[in-house]
Amino acid sequence: MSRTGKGERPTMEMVATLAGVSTITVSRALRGSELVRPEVRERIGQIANQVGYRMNVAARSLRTRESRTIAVVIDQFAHENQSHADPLLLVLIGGLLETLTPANYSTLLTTHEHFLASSAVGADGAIIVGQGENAHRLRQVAALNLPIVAWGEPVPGVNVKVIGSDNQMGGKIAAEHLIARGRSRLLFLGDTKHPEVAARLAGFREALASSEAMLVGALPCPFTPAGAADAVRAALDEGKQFDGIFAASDFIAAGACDALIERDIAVPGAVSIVGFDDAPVASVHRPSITTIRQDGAMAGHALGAAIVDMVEGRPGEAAAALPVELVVRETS
Amino acid sequence: MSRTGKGERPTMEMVATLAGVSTITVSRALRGSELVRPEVRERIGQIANQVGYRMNVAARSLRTRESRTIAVVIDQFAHENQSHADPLLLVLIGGLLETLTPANYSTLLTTHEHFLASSAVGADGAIIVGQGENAHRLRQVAALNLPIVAWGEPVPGVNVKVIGSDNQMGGKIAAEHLIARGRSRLLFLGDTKHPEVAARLAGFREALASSEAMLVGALPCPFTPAGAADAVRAALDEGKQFDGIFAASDFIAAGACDALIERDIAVPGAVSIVGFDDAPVASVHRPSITTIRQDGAMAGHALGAAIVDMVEGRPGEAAAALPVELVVRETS
DNA sequence: ATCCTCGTTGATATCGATGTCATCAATAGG
DNA sequence: CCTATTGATGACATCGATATCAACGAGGAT
Repeated sequence: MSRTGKGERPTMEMVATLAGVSTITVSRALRGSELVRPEVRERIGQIANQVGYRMNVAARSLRTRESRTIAVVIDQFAHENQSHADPLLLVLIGGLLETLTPANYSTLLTTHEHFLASSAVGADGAIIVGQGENAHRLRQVAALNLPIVAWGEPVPGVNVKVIGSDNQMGGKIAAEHLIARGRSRLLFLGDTKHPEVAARLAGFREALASSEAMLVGALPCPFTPAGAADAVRAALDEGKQFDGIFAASDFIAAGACDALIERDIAVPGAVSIVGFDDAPVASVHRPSITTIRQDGAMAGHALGAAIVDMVEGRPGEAAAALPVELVVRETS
Repeated sequence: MSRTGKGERPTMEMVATLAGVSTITVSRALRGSELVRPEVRERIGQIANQVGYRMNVAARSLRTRESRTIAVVIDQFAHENQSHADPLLLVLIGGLLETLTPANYSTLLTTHEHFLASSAVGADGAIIVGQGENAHRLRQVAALNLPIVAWGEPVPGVNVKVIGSDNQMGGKIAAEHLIARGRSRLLFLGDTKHPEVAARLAGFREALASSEAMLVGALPCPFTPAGAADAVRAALDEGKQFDGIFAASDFIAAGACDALIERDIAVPGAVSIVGFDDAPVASVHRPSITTIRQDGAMAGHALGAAIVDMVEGRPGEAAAALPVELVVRETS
């Protein structure tokens, strides 16, 4: 573990000298090549360890023309409001690491702007997360001529592989659940400028079409409890009648629920609520929130596997929509 | 934006040929060097853009002997339970990106194991997050002879710069607040094997020492609502008497609160509760949770600034303890 | 005219690892 | 005994950008 010389970081050449072999033999030995005699391989490994040799990644990347790095491009890090940071993202990144690391890829975290601006990013592929409402950003990155996988909902006209939760199915399940609970006048809360939210609403509508229940409104609202509460209050003030709410996220569901209770409308007595995500809030909120669960870890694994396949030129699975799951709690 | 040749990625040499200059001039021009005439600089820039030139990071890193990359080493990604992922981490990473990116550093995300195992990580410095209870991990990384900054609580005997929230002060503030609310028999909930938790308890104790109030127990418990609820139930079953709780995290506070309410003990009527973090749960929980706020974005900025200073050989600020803040809500 | 300086540009070596091909010894086959 | 083959190792060139130092022309001073 200790260094030999002064501040100099050991190179293969130094190891080679110490071992009395050539650098190329060291290179082969450290990669476990069959071309090097096992004893020699062993000895070189020990020496490398002793002097604390660590490979110079830049040199190898330059020679092999691959960085073994995947860029994870995040649109906005929504840190403006620490209270409403999306935990799914964190779990997703965790899943990603769990897939990329064993496949011998490093994970580079960047923002969209930096990724485009800085030519100084030499990733073998990129994963785009949180494209949000701006499809054009996806288009910009796609123009980079790099293997790319995006998280979210497929964007028409952009030829990029997209993996996402089955939002439409989620909407359908939510509708069916509310209908099964005997609800018939339903309200949707969420900003449909986000393709994912739009898909949830589409699935929701679809399921309603073949039922007695009706959609009495689709209110745009931000992804915060406060915004959702405002929207619900406004709806109530307008005299809108409804007995069920499907919210595009658990934060929205929480805010909506609070607004109803504040007006002495019982949940789930008078109104049932279904959220989306299964974020921590959903289980901690009182009443706890029935929700459509997205599996962040699974998402990370799927994205990781897909980008690795693509980078290494394998066909890769086609499955693009990840299953979602109804979690029944107290609001329904 | 479009490529010239076939699948070949353009190099400086190609740009140089097109511009009728030498590669070194292109290198200088793209870096905005004063040595190149402004008109020439301009023209080279345009040509580079036209052919879609992007710098080969590996080549530059090799030559300059710096990767302009900071590794962010995460201990465990706590994805086992999506419902309790720590959002502070996400916000912290966001803040980090906001500091490192403008300083022209890329952010490499790795796990502790991978960082140590894979010699294939060529970062200029590392930020250790979530060392948790294992100080020896910090020691291992420290042995790497690399600029390092850690997030958390200083570990005795490890010579690594540590930046963290002022946990001790947080504990002190929590105690003072509970005392101000007239509470005198206080319970602490949290696993003191985590240095940060231990520091919170230490500050809590310290403040109690100069008051009438007393600590009636310090119960170890995991960072989940369920675990905290169990701990509180057990305490109640034992007949433990208390009128105030200081929890090491908001999740713990939430679980404790739920357990009390379940036994018809009024919060904050009979027992006041103070949490830690100001996680989303704190504001969404009913009753909403009084807490000691850690500022994740600020943490990220501080860590980023510190590691950049260290990597670039600047002295760097000494300030290691970030201010925390009392946020009063309904549980107290 | 000669020398010097300044501003601008280029030739060359270099960073560290690896692909390619050459080398050389030992062994097998005839 | 000689040649073909296999196994193990090395010499050299190479990846693309940049540091270093040399070169060169224009203009000013002597």
